[in-house]
Amino acid sequence: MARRREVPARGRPRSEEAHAAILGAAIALTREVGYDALSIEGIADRAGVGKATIYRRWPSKELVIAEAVGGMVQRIPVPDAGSVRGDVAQLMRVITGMYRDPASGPLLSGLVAAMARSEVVAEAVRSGFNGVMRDALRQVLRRGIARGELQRTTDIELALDLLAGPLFYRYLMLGLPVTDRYTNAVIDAALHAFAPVTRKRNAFTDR
Amino acid sequence: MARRREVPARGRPRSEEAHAAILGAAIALTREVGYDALSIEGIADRAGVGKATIYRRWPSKELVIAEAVGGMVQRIPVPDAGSVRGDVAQLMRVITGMYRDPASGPLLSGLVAAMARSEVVAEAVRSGFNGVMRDALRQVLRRGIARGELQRTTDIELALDLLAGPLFYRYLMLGLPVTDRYTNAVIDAALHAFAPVTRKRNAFTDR
Amino acid sequence: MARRREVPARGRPRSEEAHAAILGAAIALTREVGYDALSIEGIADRAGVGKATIYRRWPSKELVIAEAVGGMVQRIPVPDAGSVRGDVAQLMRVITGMYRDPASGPLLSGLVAAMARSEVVAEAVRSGFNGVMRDALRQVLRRGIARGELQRTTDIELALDLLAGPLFYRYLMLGLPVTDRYTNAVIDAALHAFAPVTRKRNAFTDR
Amino acid sequence: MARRREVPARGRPRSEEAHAAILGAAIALTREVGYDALSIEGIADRAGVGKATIYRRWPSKELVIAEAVGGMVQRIPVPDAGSVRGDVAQLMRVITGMYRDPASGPLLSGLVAAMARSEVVAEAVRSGFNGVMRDALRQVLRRGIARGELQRTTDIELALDLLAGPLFYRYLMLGLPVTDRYTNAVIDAALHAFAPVTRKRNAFTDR
DNA sequence: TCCTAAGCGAGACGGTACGTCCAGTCTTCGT
DNA sequence: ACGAAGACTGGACGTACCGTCTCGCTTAGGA
Repeated sequence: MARRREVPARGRPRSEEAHAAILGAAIALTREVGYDALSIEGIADRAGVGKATIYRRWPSKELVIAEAVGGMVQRIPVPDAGSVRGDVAQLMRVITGMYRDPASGPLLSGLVAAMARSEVVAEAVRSGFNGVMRDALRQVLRRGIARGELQRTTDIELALDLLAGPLFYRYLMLGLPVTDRYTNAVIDAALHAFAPVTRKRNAFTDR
Repeated sequence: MARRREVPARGRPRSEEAHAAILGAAIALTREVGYDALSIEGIADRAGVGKATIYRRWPSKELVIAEAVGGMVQRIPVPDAGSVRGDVAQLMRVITGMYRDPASGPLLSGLVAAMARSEVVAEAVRSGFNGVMRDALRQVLRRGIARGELQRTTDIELALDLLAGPLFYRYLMLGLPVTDRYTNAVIDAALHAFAPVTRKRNAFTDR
Repeated sequence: MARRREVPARGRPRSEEAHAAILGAAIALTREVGYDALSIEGIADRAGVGKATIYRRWPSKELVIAEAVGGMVQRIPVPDAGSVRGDVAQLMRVITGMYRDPASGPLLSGLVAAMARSEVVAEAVRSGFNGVMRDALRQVLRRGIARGELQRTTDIELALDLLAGPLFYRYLMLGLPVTDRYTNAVIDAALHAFAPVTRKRNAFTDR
Repeated sequence: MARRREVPARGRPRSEEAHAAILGAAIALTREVGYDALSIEGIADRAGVGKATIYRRWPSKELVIAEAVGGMVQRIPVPDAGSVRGDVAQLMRVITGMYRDPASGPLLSGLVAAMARSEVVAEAVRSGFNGVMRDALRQVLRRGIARGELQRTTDIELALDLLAGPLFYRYLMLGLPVTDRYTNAVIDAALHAFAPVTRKRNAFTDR
C-alpha cells in the first residue's frame, strides 16, 4: 500500500488506460488472427500505444497474453455438496467450458508452445487457471477420501492428472470437442479407478 | 492402385539426397537451437540446399518437422504376451521413451501449436506417432476385453485417452518428467477403471 | 561459308521452329512487360521451349534481343537523288521512324545498358542498325563532298555524330519525341556546319 | 514555403549518418562491382544499415544512385569571359570530365535504362547534372546571341542538343572515348551552324 | 536395322536478391 | 519520468530468376 508514493513520484505516472488497452487489444487480436499471427507491433497499433510501452511492462508477447488471459480467471468457489462425484463434476464443468469458449480454448495451443519456451510463462499459466482448478479439485478429492468415497491410499496428484489429462489431450492432440458427455465419462472412469477396494476386491481373484 | 507413375513423370526427378539432407538438418537444428529458433533459411543452409528446394516439397516449416519426426516412427510390433497389463506396459514404455528423448519430446509443444494452425499438420501428427501408438494399444485392449481382463462394455477410445492423456498433460502443462514409475501408475489406474467389477462376479461364465 | 558442315554434324539438328519461337517470344514480351522485366524463364515459357534450348543458342538475354531486333534491319538502299540534303533527309527519316516505332524505340535504353555490360552485345548493336545507317550516310556525305556541297575538309565521322547524336540524346535523355520537324532542324544545322566556307567567309571579319 | 516542420515531426528523426553511409556505400560499390551487380542488399551491408532504412528513403535502387550521383553536382558558375566559344568550351569541359570520370561515366548506361523504366528517375536525372549543364549553356548561348556571335534566330534548345548529343551518342553507342579534342570539334561545328551568315553582312546594323 | 549422338520440353538443383514484416532498441517531442 | 511516434539494425519470410543439371523422348547419320 505504501509502495506507491514512498518516492515522491516524479514524472508522468503510468497510464492505467494504456495497460488496459494493451490487454484488450491482445485478446481481440488473438481472437481475430490467432495466437501465432499475433505481434507486439500489431497489439501496439491496435491499442494506440507505442511498442516501448508494451516492452516496458512485459518482457514477451507470451506474458502479455498470460496476463490478459489470467485476468479472466475468477475465484472458484469450492463446491461441497456431499459427494465427490457431484463436486468433481461441478468443477470439471468449468474446465469443459474453458475448452468450449472460443476466447480461451484456441489460446491453449499457443500458450503450451510459449510455456515450453519460457519458464516465466509456464509458471504464470500453471499457477493461473490450471492451478486454481487443481487446488479446488484437490480439496474435493481430499474430502472424498475423508468420507471414504475414495481409497485412503489414493494418489491425489495422479487422480488430478487422470481427470484433467484426457480432456487436454483430446482437445489438443485429437482435435475433438470436449463435451459434457465426454467429461462425465472421464470422471466416472477416474473416480472408479480410485474407488474403495472392498467393493471390487475380488475382481482379479475371481479369475 | 498404381499410385506412382500414373503421370509419366517429366523433368528432372527430385533428389532423394536433398530430401534426406533437409530432414536431417531439420532434426539436427531442432536439437541445437530449439523448435522456435528453427528457420527454413537455417535448414537450407545446414542441408546445403536452396530454399526453394524445401518449399517445393513442404508448404510450411511445421510439415518439414512433422515428416522428419514421423520418419522416426518405426512400425510398432503389437505385443501379445498374454496379459493386458504387460502388453499395455510394453507399448507405454515406447511413449514414455518419446517424452524422455531430447530429440522428440521438446518438439511436441511446437507441433501442438502447429497443429492448431494447420489441419494438414494436425493430420500428419495424428496419423503419425500418435496414430500408430493408438492403433497398437487398441488391439491390445481389444484382446484384453476378449480375454475378460477388461469389461465387455469398455469404451476403448476413452481408455486410450486415460492412458495417453495424463502423460501428455504432465509433460506439457505441468512440465514434469514422465518417468516409468509415473507411467506405471497411470496404467494401473486406467486399467483398474475398466477392470471387471465384483458385481459381475463370473466375468467369464456370464458371457 | 564452309563454316558449317566442316564437321559432319551428328545428332539431332537444332530446331528452326524453336529458334523462331524464341525470337518471337522475346519481341512480344519486350513489348508487353518491357526490357527489364524480361527473363529467360519468361521467354522460354512463352515460346513453349526449355530454358536450356535458349542457353544453347545465346549466352545472354541481351544477345537474344540483339538478334531478334537485328533481324528487323533491312538492307538500306543508299539514295542518290543529286543533293546531300535530300539524300541525308531520306536516310534520317528511317532513323526517325525507328525512334517512333513502339517495337524498336523502347528497346533502345535496354540495349544501351546491355552494351555497357557486354562487348559482344555492343558490337552486335553497333554493326547492326547503327552501322548500316552510318554506312549509308557516310556514302551520301562523301558524294556531297565530291559534289562540293560540303567542305572538302569535312570530318565525316563528326558529321555523322552531329546528325545521329542529337536524336539519340533527345530520345533517351530528354525523353522527348523525335519528330520529322526536329530531325529536319538537326539536318539543317549539321549540314550548315560543314557547308563550304566561301559562302560565309566574312562572318567574323565583318564584326 | 516553410516546407519542413509544417507538421510537428513526431518520432525519432531519420539519421543523417545512415543517409550519408548509404550514399557513400552506393558510390563505392558501383565503382567496385559495377552498376548491374549493385544490390540494395549489398549497399545495406556495406553501409552497416538495415535494408528497411534504405527502402524507407528511396523506392528503387536507381533513385539511390541518382541521388548519390546528384550529390556530386556542384553549382556550376556560369562563365562570362566575353566570347561564346570560350564560355561554351569551359562548360563543355565539365561534361567531358564527367564522361571520363570512372565514378560517373559508367553509371550513365544504367541510369538511361532506369530512366526509361521510371519517370521519377528520369526527372531526377534530367533536372540533375543534365539540367544544370543545360541551364548554364543556355545562358551562355543567350549572351552570344545578344552579342551577335550567334544568329538572332538561333534555336537555343536545338543548339544545346547539337552540343550535348554527339558526346552522349559517342560514349554510349559508339563506345569511344570523349576527348577534349573531340569535344572541341563538336563545339566548333555546332557554333558554326548558328554563326551569322555572310548574306546578313551587317549583323549589327540590321537589327 | 540398329547405334550413337545431339537436341528437345520439363522441371529440379544450389544460389542470390528481392521487397516486406517484425523483433527489440533508441531517440525525439510533448504531457 | 512517462507516453506516442517512429526510425534504427538485424534477420527470416516466401517468391522469382539465374544458369546448370538430369530425366525420358525424339530425330538424325553412319554402321
